[in-house]
Amino acid sequence: MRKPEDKVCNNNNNNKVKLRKGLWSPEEDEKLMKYMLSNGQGCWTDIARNAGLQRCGKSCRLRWINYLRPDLRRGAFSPQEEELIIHLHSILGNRWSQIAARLPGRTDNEIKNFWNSTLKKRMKTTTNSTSSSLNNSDSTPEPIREHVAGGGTMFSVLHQHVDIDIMAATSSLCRDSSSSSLSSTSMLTVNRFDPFPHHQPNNPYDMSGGAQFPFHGGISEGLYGDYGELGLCIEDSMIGNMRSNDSCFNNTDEYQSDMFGLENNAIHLWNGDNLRMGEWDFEGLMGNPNSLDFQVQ
DNA sequence: AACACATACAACCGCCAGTCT
DNA sequence: GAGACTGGCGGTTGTATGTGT
Repeated sequence: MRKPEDKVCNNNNNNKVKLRKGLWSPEEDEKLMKYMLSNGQGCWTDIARNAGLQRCGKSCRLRWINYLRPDLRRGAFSPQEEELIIHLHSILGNRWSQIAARLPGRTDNEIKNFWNSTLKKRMKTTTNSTSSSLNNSDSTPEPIREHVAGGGTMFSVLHQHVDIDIMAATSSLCRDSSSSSLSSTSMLTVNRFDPFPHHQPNNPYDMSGGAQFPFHGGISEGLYGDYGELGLCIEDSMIGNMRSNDSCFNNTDEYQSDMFGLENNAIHLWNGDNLRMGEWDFEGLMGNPNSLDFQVQ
């Protein structure tokens, strides 16, 4: 925090005005709050002047967004929020405003502070404790495989780390979803190599019966819909030559996300629009984890 | 009680992109 | 097209507060 300080600036009428800096007083807060509630948002320079504040517009904007806004949720972050922040940060990096947009009532500044002061240290501690046991310096993790029974057949579900292309895909979707004309119709296509010939009706990961997936909510609203997970599903008997594979799909409500990205080394699908899976070049993926070809239609 | 250190977080700074003149 | 202005963003600073010695 900074001590209040005055700075001489010109206002629009070329009059010298002392602009205050530093901590906001309760009186200043009240002035800004009253003005905003009765007049709404507009040009911040005008707001600062019309509200009778000796502050620059930028300072008023920050104070309103980070502190005075009525829809702000004050107080400590819940464990769910913490989890979501970590998850979103793994996808979006330091794009605090985008992370904040998915946490209703929270500001980018708040999340940034929370990350830098708390989560960063916690993650560091966790990483240190696990890295010693893993002893793995490779930045690209090995695919994680789990076994699932379905339709009387055992399947291996493969989760592969593909963060670079996920980021590209995510940013495409971000751009797309910010465009109101496209947000309701955009589709994600994942290229897939599909030699897996038979449909397994009881396999929760099997998507050969239909690749369409309805989503609820949308990122612009900051709502959290259902959860989709995309991995590779491989029949155990086919693992030997590593050529046979199928894309798999798991739709569960045990986890909530409106994002598309990584969690536990699996690909998570954006919940905002219908999603369609096309083809997935598995060999390419295995050879080069960064080669997944995502495109928004 | 006094001090040192750590933490939380409000606020500023500088940069960038978009818009206006 | 150039420059000024504005809003938005991420990085950083600096102080109030908490905690340990």
